[in-house]
Amino acid sequence: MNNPRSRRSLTLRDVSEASGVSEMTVSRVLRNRGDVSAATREKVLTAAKTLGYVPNKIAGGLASQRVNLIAVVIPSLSNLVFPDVLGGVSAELDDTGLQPVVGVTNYSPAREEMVLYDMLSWRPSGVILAGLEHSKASRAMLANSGIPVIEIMDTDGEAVDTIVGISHIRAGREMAERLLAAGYRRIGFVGTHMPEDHRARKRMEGFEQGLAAAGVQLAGREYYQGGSSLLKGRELTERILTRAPDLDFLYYSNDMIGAGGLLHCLDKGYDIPNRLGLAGFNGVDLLDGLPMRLATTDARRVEIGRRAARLVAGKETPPEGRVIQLAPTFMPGDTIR
Amino acid sequence: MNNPRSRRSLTLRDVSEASGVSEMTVSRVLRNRGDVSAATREKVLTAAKTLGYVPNKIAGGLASQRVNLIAVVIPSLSNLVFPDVLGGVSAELDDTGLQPVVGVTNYSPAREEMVLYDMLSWRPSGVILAGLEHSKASRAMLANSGIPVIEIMDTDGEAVDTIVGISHIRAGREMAERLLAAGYRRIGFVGTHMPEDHRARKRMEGFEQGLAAAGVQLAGREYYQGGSSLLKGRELTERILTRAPDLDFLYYSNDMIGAGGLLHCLDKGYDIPNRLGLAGFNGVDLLDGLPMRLATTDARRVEIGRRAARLVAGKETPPEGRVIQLAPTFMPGDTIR
DNA sequence: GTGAAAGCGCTAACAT
DNA sequence: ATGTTAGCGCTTTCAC
Repeated sequence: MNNPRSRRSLTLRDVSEASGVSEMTVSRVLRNRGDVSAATREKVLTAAKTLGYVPNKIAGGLASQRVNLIAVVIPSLSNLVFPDVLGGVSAELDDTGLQPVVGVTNYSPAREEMVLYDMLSWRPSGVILAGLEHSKASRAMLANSGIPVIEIMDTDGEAVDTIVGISHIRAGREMAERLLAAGYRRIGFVGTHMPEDHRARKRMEGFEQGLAAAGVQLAGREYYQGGSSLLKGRELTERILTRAPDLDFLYYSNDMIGAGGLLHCLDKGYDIPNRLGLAGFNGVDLLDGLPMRLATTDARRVEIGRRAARLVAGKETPPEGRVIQLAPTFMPGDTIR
Repeated sequence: MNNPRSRRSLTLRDVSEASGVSEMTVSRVLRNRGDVSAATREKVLTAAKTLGYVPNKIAGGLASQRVNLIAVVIPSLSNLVFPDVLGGVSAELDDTGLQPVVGVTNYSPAREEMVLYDMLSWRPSGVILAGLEHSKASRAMLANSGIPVIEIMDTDGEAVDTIVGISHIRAGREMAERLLAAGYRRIGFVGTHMPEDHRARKRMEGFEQGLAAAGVQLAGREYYQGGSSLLKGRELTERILTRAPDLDFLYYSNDMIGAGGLLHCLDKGYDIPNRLGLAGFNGVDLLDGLPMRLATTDARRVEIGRRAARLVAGKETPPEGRVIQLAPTFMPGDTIR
């Protein structure tokens, strides 16, 4: 096979000449637009296939002023939660002719701004992006873009256009209420130390509010940086329990470190959930199969992706107030008594 | 804020008029191309920023016949391994002005064909795609595309252009040799039943070859469908050990089900690694922190992504033979004696 | 049912 | 250092 880097790509004109049909009609056939006789249709299709013609969407997009792309902007791919959201988006976009294009920000507003600028320069038909906190420039770009903008995951804040998500403040508060009702009183929190992870921050705030309403204060905190893993969960748990051995509950900012904590506690022989209760956040089912099921809150990831896609595709119209609020769902597991 | 869906987007011409500078010079400033005086530069930048101008890459791409996109085509995002590959690609592309665009095939050749067609219609500067098995039409498209095509993950097969990966046959064979050397003889295999997961298939083939070379045959097999989770690992392990209680080793097609198997065996009180040895594949560190570390093979995911990106970006030239073969790395863990 | 002409918003190439 | 012209490969629009 000869080096492919030489040839120039084929154009509509090539197909037109090979089939003896005008460029315009070729274009119609290839897009299934307008009436074309079965005979010419056949000729065109054959010619296109024989030559190996691949349409040029750059030219098509410029001419039609429409591009079938949806920009999806998320903080991370290694987080386990975003692939789920993407799955929902992708499933719902499948029959619309729209295609998701993913950009990753690494939780950096500056990077988000760059990614948005870059994506908007392709003139997509819509934007789905995680979170409500954006730089001023990012908000301006989005507001000026003239396309639907769906902010997802989080409902605690101001919309640019339309929001689909859950209230993380509420998720945190409800978890606090659950564990207080179960009689736990010496509560610790283990979470990520990322000022830019606003959802984790809001859960923590809601959690503290919930405790405060019952006159309870956090009795311990442990923060970490970087990604989440079972190992990190173990280390943090060991540390917080060393510093505050009388804790009777640990609330983790996600299931992965929560599961690590659970393993550590089982190793050390803690009586769970009686001596010590545990809970995480997200509701990832990858981790079902651990010795106990960690209590958690389902963040409704797939459904958030689906609804956002439906909105951006125009399958569904935004409600009054432009906020679709889903309910975070408590999943008891075995680690709360 | 008024509904943004009305306004038409700004053009170079708008910036030109607002700044009193020709479109061409505006274009030069915005792309940092050619000499522009500091004064006009300033004027243009101010005007662009004030107006909120976002360049139109559709038009730019058509005019320049160059697009700074790299198509990255992978089977799945929920597999844990592909985010790592993407991380490598993305890191290495960061300073090149090239941007990865991800397409997902769900292990379906038909879908791969559609995704490729779609991506190629954007005339990207290069393609990185997982695996060597493609439909005839896909291979033709790639060969005709005129751009660099890097096939990744797997080196056991024919290249379209250039390959970066490991030999999964070798990975399987080496694992067989390790465990035979450790004295295991009653070997079982637990794997996915996806005819289209060619890499898993090749590992299994290499594994059986390695066993056969010592006159050993697989003493049990268990297949599953769908995604991998700890729970599925437990179930499969229970099943295979019920049917063949005398097995002394289990080789899993990935770390996630392997870890589930490990948990099951620990629950049941198996003496690991003496009575029963276990190994997985991939080398994911998310699972460090389990009671024992599962033996596995590091598939060199991040490095594969990096090298592929270097090739496609022209930072590195393909070797003679056009195959970059990395060595799968055995990681002993605690589950092989 | 089919075709011809104009133009989408940029940049390459060539002035000046 | 800046401007002018032509044209990238399609689709829109209008004509037949």
